[in-house]
Amino acid sequence: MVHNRIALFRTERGLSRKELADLIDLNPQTIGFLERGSYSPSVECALRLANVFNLSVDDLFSLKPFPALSTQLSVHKKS
Amino acid sequence: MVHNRIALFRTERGLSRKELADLIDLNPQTIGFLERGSYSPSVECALRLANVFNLSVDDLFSLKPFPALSTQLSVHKKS
DNA sequence: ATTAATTGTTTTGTTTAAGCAATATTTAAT
DNA sequence: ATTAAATATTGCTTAAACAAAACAATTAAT
Repeated sequence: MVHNRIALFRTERGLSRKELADLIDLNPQTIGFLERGSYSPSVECALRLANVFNLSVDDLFSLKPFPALSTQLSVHKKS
Repeated sequence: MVHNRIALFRTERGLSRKELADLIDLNPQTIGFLERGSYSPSVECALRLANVFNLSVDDLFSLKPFPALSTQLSVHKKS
């Protein structure tokens, strides 16, 4: 199983699935399936998604669950 | 079409397809198909491959062709 | 308040492509 | 030439991706 933060970054940017889908030439339904983890996209798909968010694929997809973003804010940082 | 440098990094490490396949629980034939670009792997596959090479997915896969590694050596670097 | 109209999400087929297993072919070494 | 190792091909199974339709939820307008 592969984890992702598509829904997080999509909503953060105020995009609907359709809007996001149009940006990267993908089906809005497919985005739905991805967001609820029904399947793991092709790396091509993943690259297009990461591009549109200006992220690396590794920031968007992971084999291990992502920590909550709130724990990554400055008050929690070690260094 | 998605480009990758699997063959490059695999041979650089002196691994056969079978050896690489065993490391990440994948079919050697599948690696063959990936190396000659017959298809684009799932992002799960891509993450496992990147892990074994200690690379990011973006260093291993790209929507645009990769520049020859020889052009990235220090003598060519700008900064 | 009810109905329409619009927008967003989910479900259900169907098609296409990824991945596997087995086999064939090539390459390398003796 | 023969064997072994590496790579390529073929056929099949499963999962990704799409298209169409169903299902909310919101807003508009009467």
